[in-house]
Amino acid sequence: MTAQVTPQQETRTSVGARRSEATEAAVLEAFATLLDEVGYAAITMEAVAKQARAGKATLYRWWPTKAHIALSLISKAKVEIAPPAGVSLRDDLIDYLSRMIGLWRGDAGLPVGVLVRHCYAEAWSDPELAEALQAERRERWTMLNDILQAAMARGELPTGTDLARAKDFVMSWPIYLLMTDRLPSPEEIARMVDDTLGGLRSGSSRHPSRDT
Amino acid sequence: MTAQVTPQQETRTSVGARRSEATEAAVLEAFATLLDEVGYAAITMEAVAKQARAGKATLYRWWPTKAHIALSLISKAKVEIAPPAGVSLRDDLIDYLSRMIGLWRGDAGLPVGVLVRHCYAEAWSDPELAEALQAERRERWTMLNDILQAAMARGELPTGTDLARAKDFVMSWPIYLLMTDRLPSPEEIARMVDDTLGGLRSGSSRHPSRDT
Amino acid sequence: MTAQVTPQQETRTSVGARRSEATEAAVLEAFATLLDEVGYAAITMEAVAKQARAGKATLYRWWPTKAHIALSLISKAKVEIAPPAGVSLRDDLIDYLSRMIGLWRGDAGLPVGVLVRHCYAEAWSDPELAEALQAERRERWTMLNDILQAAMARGELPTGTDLARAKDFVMSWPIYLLMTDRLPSPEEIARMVDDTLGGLRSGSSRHPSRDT
Amino acid sequence: MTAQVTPQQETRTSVGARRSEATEAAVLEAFATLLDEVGYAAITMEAVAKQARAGKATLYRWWPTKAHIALSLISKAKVEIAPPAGVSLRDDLIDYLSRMIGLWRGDAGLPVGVLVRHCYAEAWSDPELAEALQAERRERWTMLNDILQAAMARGELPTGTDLARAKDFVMSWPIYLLMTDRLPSPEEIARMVDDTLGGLRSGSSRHPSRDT
DNA sequence: GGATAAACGAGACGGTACGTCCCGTCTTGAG
DNA sequence: CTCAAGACGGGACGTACCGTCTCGTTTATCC
Repeated sequence: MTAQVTPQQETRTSVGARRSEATEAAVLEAFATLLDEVGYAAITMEAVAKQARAGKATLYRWWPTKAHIALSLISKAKVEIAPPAGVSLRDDLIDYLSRMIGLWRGDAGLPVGVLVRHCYAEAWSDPELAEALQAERRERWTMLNDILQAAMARGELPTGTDLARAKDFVMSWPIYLLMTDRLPSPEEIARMVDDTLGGLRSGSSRHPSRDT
Repeated sequence: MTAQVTPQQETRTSVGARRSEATEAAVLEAFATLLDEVGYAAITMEAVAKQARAGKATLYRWWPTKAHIALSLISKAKVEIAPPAGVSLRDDLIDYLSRMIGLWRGDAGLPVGVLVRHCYAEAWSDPELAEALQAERRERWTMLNDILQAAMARGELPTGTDLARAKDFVMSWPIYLLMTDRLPSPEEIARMVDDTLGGLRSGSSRHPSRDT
Repeated sequence: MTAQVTPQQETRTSVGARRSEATEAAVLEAFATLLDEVGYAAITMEAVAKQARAGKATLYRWWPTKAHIALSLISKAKVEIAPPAGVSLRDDLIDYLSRMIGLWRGDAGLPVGVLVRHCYAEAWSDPELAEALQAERRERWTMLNDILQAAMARGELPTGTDLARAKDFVMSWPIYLLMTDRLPSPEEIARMVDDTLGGLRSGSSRHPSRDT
Repeated sequence: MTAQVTPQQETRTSVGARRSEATEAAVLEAFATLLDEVGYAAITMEAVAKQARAGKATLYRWWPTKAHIALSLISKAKVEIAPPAGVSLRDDLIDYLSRMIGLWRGDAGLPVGVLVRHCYAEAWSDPELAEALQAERRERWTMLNDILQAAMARGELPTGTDLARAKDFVMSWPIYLLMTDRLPSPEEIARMVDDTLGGLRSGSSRHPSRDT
């Protein structure tokens, strides 16, 4: 394949017995393009194949459903989150959640939150996907674990705090908002963290909020 | 409406130019049957029509998508939740959430939680459904509003607490658990309420929990 | 792809699967079976697909309407007509029309006449079918052209006779009878040819006939 | 509705409302309108009812299929044909066929030929319609019978000519042209009559004609 | 004048078939 | 051996009409 001018899409050729990385990249890019153009629900394997100039059989060989393609995109995107400063629990959580919610919102160019929630939904009827999703989640939340452990070491949290349970508690509100399509603004994130740290009785819930 | 009880397979006759309540009931029952037999994802409008002995056009006349049928079932099921005792905020919340989570789990015969989470998911790409779902949610959470308001009156919550925000905070963990397919047991509900009331720093997160 | 100077623009490096002849045969056979079992009007594309164990999309890929399937069957059936003897015009016409009417009646196992008349009817509102039907008719009547030309050469017809018009004249009575569901017996065919050759004033119309 | 033997209630003679002539007229007019707007094939009972502002049940009460409505329209239209002059067979036939073909073409405002040929087609699978159509045809061709009989009386046709057969012969070419959507112009009608009277060997087929 | 009953408009009903779309698999020929 | 292309059997989609029915109203006779 020499230089010829293919203005839109460069034709990829088969290389024989090896998996084509170019094809994988083309598929992920095609998925992202379609996500932007028609929305997750309207994406079909057929359209992804056509957009990526890939054969349908090739798609199915590497990804059993479109949710798995979405998960591949999520896995690629998660590296964008930077490590925390480690000063105070409140600051660390605000920083961590701000980055994650920014990623969800699409600050990195891809609305990862949309992919995440659809993966959750499809996992309800696909145990294999549920397992893959859990693995992804466990890996992604390693940093949250570090944050909480550091806070416990600094005495900001009682020793013996159940970290797994605390992680759930911290993530439950953001994920709830993701699921109800109301991702919070930066100020709302701060208040959310205050509520999480102090609980209902602390009084931080007195700020006005949008109605549900 | 006199006595006669023909409980099964009553032949519905064509009713003419007004909406047939018998058909509506047959459709909802058929949906519930199929939900039990094949699961939400595998339900098709075609199968619902067949199971209900109804025409597809009749289905589409009253429910634009299967999620709307699910929402009808949810609305019918919500009356099962009884009013709270009004003694203490903690008890009221535990009671309220226990009832709601029991309803979700299927204690009333129908796994309402499955319907709810799929409605959330389909609302992501269906604004009309999103609105209907929000109306349903607002109505269902009236009682939660009453609980919080009573607690505020009793002095258990700071005066001026943003109730809409507080409702979100209370519901976020249960809904997060619904979305991740891990509905809590009664004891877990109590601890969940303690965390919600006290926040992370209160120390109630020290109990062990399942890993995510 | 090395040689870039391909004058005929042969950039197709992948061709895809080819049309299945087995499926085409199965569809035509299914159509014939249903024609026999339920009649033309009651045939549906759905039933043809099911009978042929083919997908509906496959049917629509190759035949836009059921009339096109009928036309395919007609085209396959027409090869049954043998060439004429070439002795006298009257004998040739009787032979030709007898064969054609026999084909129409179903002597070859398939009631081609039923297919033909329905194709005519559907061509009234389908220009594309009308064109295909005309092409078929032109090809089928080649032999009639030969018969008339031979008769002209033998002096049985005036030189300069408009053959296209003569063909119409010869075929008009048989087709009229086909359209009114009264295909003639062999004896009636002979008298029909006599009328056609001699016209009303020749007196051959004096034989009794069925009422219309 | 006269006295029938009903043992219980002898004289219950309330007759209720009568058939509405306004409705019948509205239906026929609606059918003609739709014929002009969308063509015969696309006309549905539903659309006729709506266009006529009539209930579907009313339509079905008086006309079992749309072909029967078409037949009603044909019957109303046929009165337009005037009686023949009775001078010569050729002139009478030309006059008669010209009027009929003009009616078919739509000179009276309604393309009767379109209705006629669709009635023929639907009669292939509707014996009741076939019978009604034959009655209509018999009545309409009374005048053709008169023409032939007068010609026989004048000696233009051999005595003993089978009139029913002769009618078929005369009508076969016009109807064939109607069925192939090629209604003839006035000049073509004259040549058609000449062919019919003289037959193929008379030589009148030497004029050029459109190809089939 | 009141009762009665047929016919009416409107349109919901249980159905069937439509033609389209996509699924996941299989076939073909190129590289 | 893998690839792009795309035909295949299958099945659900949402729509359009079918012919039947019920609803409540409007006639038109008859008592």
